[in-house]
Amino acid sequence: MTQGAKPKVEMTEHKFKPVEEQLAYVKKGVAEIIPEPELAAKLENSRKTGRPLRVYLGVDPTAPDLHLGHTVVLRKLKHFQDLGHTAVFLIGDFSAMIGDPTGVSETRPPLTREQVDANAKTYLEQVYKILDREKTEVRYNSEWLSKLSAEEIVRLCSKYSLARMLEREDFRSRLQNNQPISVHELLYPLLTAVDAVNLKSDVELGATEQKFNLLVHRAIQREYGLPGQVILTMPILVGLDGQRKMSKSLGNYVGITELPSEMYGKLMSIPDDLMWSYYELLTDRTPQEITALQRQVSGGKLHPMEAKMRLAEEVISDFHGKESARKAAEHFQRVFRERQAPEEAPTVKLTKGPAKKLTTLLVDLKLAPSKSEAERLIKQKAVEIDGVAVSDSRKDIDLSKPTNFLLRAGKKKFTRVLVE
RNA sequence: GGACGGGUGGGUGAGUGGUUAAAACCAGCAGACUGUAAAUCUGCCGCUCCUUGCGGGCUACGAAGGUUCGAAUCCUUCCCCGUCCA
Repeated sequence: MTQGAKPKVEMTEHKFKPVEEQLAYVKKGVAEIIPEPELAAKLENSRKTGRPLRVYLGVDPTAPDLHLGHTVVLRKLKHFQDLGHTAVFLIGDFSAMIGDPTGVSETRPPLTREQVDANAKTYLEQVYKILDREKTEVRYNSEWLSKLSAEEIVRLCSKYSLARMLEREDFRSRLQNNQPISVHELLYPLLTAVDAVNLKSDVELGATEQKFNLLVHRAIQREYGLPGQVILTMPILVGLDGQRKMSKSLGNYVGITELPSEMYGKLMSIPDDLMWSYYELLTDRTPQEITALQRQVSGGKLHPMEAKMRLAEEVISDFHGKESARKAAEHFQRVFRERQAPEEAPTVKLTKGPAKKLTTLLVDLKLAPSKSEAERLIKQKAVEIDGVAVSDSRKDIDLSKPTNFLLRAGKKKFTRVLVE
């Protein structure tokens, strides 16, 4: 970052693609760019000076696993990386302990340091499935936030007003509904603004629900004498239910570390209409390609299921490779469309022993959470042994001699049992 | 600090002494249907035991005590949340 690198200017003139081209690439799928002309100007300037833009994405490690919803914005960061800009992945190890109030209708218990550290660790590995490990600048916001003095915090707070803070939807609605708002929650956008100040970011990415926070960051940067970052928001990925946003707590998510066959099943279960937004936000297909596909389906030339299968395969390829994705497709075809037993079901080996109640066995094999639930499943004809439904909920399973059978509980759960 | 209102199952929310493991709705699960879904229909939806029965036991309505043959429901104390006043 030396400033006297004058000769370099001409050398790097072609390091970056033309601004128009970059803009087109970066704009795919975005919800909003605020303010858009400023982004063009920053790109222009970077091309002239050969200085890459600093683009950052902050994520609070609040859960141990990332899901497809997180990847929407990560993919966008990757796009900037592809164009030669600096991708900064910020782990909000400090801010996670405050808890982002965005979209939350009640105060959540803050995470402990231990939880945050453990989550941060698993996050990074997962993030590198998308970002280029070599080119990513990873930072932790505890680096500067844990050092803030009370004086600095007071100064920071003086830069923003309560009225403006209360503009945000989640605060207002909580206020209206007599729900508590803790004071530390007001601090969240201000403290994360310190990240933006420290990183001297040119662009910050986030989901649309982050708009408020990102705008505060921009405002605070300017209060601290910086140019003010451009904000680029991505749409929220709708979850598998087709209704609410994808989130772990709602259970309507696809985790990026899940097995290919599970991802496949989940992706196939989305409502047909939803697949277009998935195509847009989770694949590298161009808008033109997507519209073309859409036309083929609505014109009856392509079966919606077929289009969805392609989608599932493409998404899975990103995380597990083409080969695994293809296998997942075959597995799905076999198990769900032809209702056959899977080729490879997880196998559990048991040692010979006295006979066991089927209900107990189901619980032991984690095919049912409790014996009551197991009994229910049997009564509902959801349990099969080697393809034959069991109707007797008191059935004993003979484990005294070596056998081998396939146990099924419900549509999706299979386990092959080997007794030796 | 004071006055008032409130804390019920994964969620919303009814229930003010007993057929209440707790209405209703949502979510979830299973079966049927189907192209995977969605929609729809049917059933289930605390745990556990067995003799599988409108069966027995246990746990549960913020926490702890108490009254009572019996409490989510009454009393006491405590904790937590909100509103208004200061």
